[in-house]
Amino acid sequence: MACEVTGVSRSPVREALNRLAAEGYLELHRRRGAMVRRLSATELRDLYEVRLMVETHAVRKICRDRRTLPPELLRLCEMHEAMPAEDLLGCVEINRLFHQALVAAAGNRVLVDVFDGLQAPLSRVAMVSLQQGFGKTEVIEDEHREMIAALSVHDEARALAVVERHLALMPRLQSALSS
Amino acid sequence: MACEVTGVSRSPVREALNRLAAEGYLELHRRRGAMVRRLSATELRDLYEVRLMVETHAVRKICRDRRTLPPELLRLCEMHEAMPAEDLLGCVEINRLFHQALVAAAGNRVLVDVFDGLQAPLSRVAMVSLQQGFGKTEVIEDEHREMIAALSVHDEARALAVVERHLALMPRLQSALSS
DNA sequence: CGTGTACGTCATGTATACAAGAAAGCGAGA
DNA sequence: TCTCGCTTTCTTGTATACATGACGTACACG
Repeated sequence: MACEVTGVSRSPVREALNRLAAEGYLELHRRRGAMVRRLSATELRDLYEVRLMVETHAVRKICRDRRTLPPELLRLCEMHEAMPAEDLLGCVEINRLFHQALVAAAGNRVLVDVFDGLQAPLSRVAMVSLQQGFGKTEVIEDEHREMIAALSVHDEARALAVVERHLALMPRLQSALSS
Repeated sequence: MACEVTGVSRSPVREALNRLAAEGYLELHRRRGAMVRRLSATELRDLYEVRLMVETHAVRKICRDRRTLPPELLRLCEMHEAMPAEDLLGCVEINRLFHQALVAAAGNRVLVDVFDGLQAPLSRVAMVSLQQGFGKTEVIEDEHREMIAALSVHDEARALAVVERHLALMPRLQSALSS
């Protein structure tokens, strides 16, 4: 059990495990302990479908309401540019922050919460995705730039195309994970 | 504190409070205790916007993929019909289950989870809504029937119209809550 | 030999004790 | 009188002890 390993007592371990499970990182099986959550192909597809729905909604709203983009988006792009391509963890994090900022730009707090809720189970997948070479970091950066360009002029169609293309690496991911 | 009132010790109270907060029923303020979560007009609007997005997505998917409706939907309508109009709690629950089954019919587990996550903060609002006479229970039942009718023949446009009409009582709700 | 029951062990939930940190109240000095 | 600092208390996190319930195993009986 985790208590013996960490030296910390059961109470905080319990709480931590519950929190991690609530955030979607772990699965708690009654009387079997905790396992890191494994995603089935179906769950993965569902997650990306919902994520596409969320980002689509955000992009639509930004364009419809003529929202001004927050400066973070551009700043994140520049950070991405300045980042060495080998820094996978850094790229994943920048990518996450970019999409989060994008959703946040829609001005709906609940939407951001929903989006954040999807991130936990997807976090490891993102690493695998990049490691496998899908969605190379330069490609991601380019798509982010194009997204900003489209949103800046409120070109909904183009922005939606970028979203779909960006998240379209899913099928490839699925086949990669099943191997 | 809650321990003295209930006679139960701090550990389970802590856990219960954390769970309720995670589910969106409570707000835990550091060193101030727990308060039942109050929704601002903005939060309410955001919640309904996301809910509309979710149900819209579900309806679209059901129609596009020519999904067969689960029998629960019809069964819930019949239960609603058999229910006395005074039973507000019952009506609210049936309504909730109907919409949940609707979202579930889209066949995306994550989407259902997201939808469920919206329910907790909205639960009290639903009561208030019905108490105030908006969305009379018969109207709700009629709209549910129309929804089923539209979905049965995969009439996306009509189903979407019902969704939007059904959730359009939001502005009225907002003004009612601010008073 | 198979099945049922009983016992033992482990997981889980709960209570209580302990420690540390923070906020508020009180007193003293300027 | 105002401010600064000290003390006290309360909240919160953590550790440990205790009780209960479940599961597995072993033994006995049919």
